[in-house]
Amino acid sequence: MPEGTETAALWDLPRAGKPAKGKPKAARKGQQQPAAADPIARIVVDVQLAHLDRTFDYQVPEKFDADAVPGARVRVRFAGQLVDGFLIERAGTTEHTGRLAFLERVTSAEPVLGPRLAALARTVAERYGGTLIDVLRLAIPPRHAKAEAEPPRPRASVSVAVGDAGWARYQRGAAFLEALRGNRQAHAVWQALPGEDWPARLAEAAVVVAAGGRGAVLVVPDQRDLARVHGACVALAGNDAVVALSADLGPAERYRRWLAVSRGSAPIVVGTRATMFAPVADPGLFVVWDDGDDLHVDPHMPYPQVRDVLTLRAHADKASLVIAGFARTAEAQLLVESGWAHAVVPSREDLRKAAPRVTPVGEDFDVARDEAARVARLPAVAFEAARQALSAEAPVLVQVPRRGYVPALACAQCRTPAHCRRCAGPLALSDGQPPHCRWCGAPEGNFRCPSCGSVRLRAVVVGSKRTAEELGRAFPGVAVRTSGAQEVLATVPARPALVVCTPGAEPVAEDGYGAALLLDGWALLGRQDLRAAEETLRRWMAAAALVRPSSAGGRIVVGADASLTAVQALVRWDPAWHAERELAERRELGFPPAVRMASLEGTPSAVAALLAELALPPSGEILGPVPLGSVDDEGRADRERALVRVPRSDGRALASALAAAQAQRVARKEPDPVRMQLDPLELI
DNA sequence: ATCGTCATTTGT
DNA sequence: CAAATGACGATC
Repeated sequence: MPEGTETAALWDLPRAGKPAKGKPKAARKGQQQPAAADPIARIVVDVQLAHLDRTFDYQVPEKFDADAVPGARVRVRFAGQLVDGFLIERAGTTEHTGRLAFLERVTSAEPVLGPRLAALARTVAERYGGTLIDVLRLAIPPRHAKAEAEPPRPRASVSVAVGDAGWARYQRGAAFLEALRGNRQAHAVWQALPGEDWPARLAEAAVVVAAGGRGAVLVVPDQRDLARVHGACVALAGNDAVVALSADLGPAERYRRWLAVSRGSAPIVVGTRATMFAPVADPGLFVVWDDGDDLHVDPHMPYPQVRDVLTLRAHADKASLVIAGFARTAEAQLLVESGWAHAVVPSREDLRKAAPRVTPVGEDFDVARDEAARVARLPAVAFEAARQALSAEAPVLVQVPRRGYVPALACAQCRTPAHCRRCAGPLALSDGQPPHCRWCGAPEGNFRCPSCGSVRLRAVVVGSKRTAEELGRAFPGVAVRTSGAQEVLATVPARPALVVCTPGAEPVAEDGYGAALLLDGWALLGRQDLRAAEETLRRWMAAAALVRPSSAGGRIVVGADASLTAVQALVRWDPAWHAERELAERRELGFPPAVRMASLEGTPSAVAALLAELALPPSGEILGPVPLGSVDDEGRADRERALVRVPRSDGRALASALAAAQAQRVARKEPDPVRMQLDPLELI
């Protein structure tokens, strides 16, 4: 027996019952040999602290030399604790002057954080003023050892010919598909025709790109859309070439599929928002369907938005991008107006053929004569449209508002939402005080409506809901189905039925709906939100696109005044026109996407401290802070919110200034966190 | 959490 | 004036 071993064993003996720490560690340390080549590993550590958002150098022990590859998950001792991390790169030298610790272990040699994903995560972190590790938590699913150990899926390729027919109905549609086929970069804002089989069109685009040897990433808002797009892709490309990713798969299956993408087994990836980071090999196409849907914003720090992230990726990877939907967001409009993207839109003639007929019904409608319909306060036109559709053996879609909208102030005469004169934020009423701005807090003593000149304000009362039962009574003997938060239906058969649903939960009807009653206009438009009009039109169009064309009797009855811009856009089916107006208005008022805004939320002292710390570019402007929630006698609240805005050209400067200010606060261990979000969807 | 640094207090 | 204590900040 070698003497050294004997000695060590005796030496360890008295400590056998205790955890192996202290002296034995020192002895082990002496035995650790660094790897011969590139003995340094740069590691991002998984800690929440913003000021530690950089790499730390460690030594790679000889025994981990083979496993310690870039992208591997590791475990390291960091400030006395064992923490997880990712190995970013191996290097020969270090800048660090102190002693370097060794890697504790390599959790997995699977290179889950490849150079492309690492660069993307860094870019996204910088875009939102967040940290790399926060983005990585969203981008890389938790490891599942068993799934990782399974033999990899065979590499699938796609070799199917796809025609241009489906896209030829759109201006620049065929050209767009040809560009994809020729592996040329193309950026499109696609407005789908009502009734369009849009999952099939998106699948065609993906398959064309995959057949050219590059990858495609398609992101949709929810499970139902995912199922449709996945089905369409599988139908064209076959099961092996397509991977569907979503958060509710369960850890093993989720990681298994994500690994299949990461290992390059399948060229086409479809999924919900986390899929925006899917590390598909050599990506040639990124697609987002219905980019205005708020599901496209990840609710975790730093709150990345799918359209924005895919735009960054398309840029970095020289890939094509499709921003698609029935409607158009102001952000998409900005990409069109700046020339970065082409609008791929139907001709007026095709639109006329495909769109249903839209009838607006304002406040002073004729209530249906029918007794039960009168009880439900159903307009006569709506009653008639539904009755006709039902007698044509078709289902009828009824869109009703969701509960819980925030009351807003609007002009008492024309219902235009009331805006602050100083910063154009929404006006609100809290008990006893004169109307004031929810953003900058400025009181509004003598309101005068810019549209009609009225000086009276009224609270828009929202939140009630017509029940399915009430409608059912108006149409005795007709089946009533509901689809909403509780249970979302994917499809309904081509039979007479009333399908009552909340926005976003509309089932697809087999042969299209005969009619749709959009009864939630007052609730949607009355919302105290910058995006109320855009959002309303988006939801209306999503529902109306499921209705048969007017030539087949399709009717829409929308419960809102015909003079409203959103209603006109629906009647004319012109979302581009609406987006143009919307963007122009936001330019005028200084709202995103014309500017870049950040919201800062926290205790009054924390928000004040962060603002004091903030090295804003000279163009920067601070609105507020204003109290959030309930206010005491002296106008103080537990939480406040401030908005910061800069011109778009200073967006990076804003994000980095915010990140720096946050990092300083965290480094000083200031207790109250400030929630920070860039270009938040809700600017209430 | 833990370690090192630096300033301050304490003991001679 | 050295040693002990404690606050603070970086964390490889």
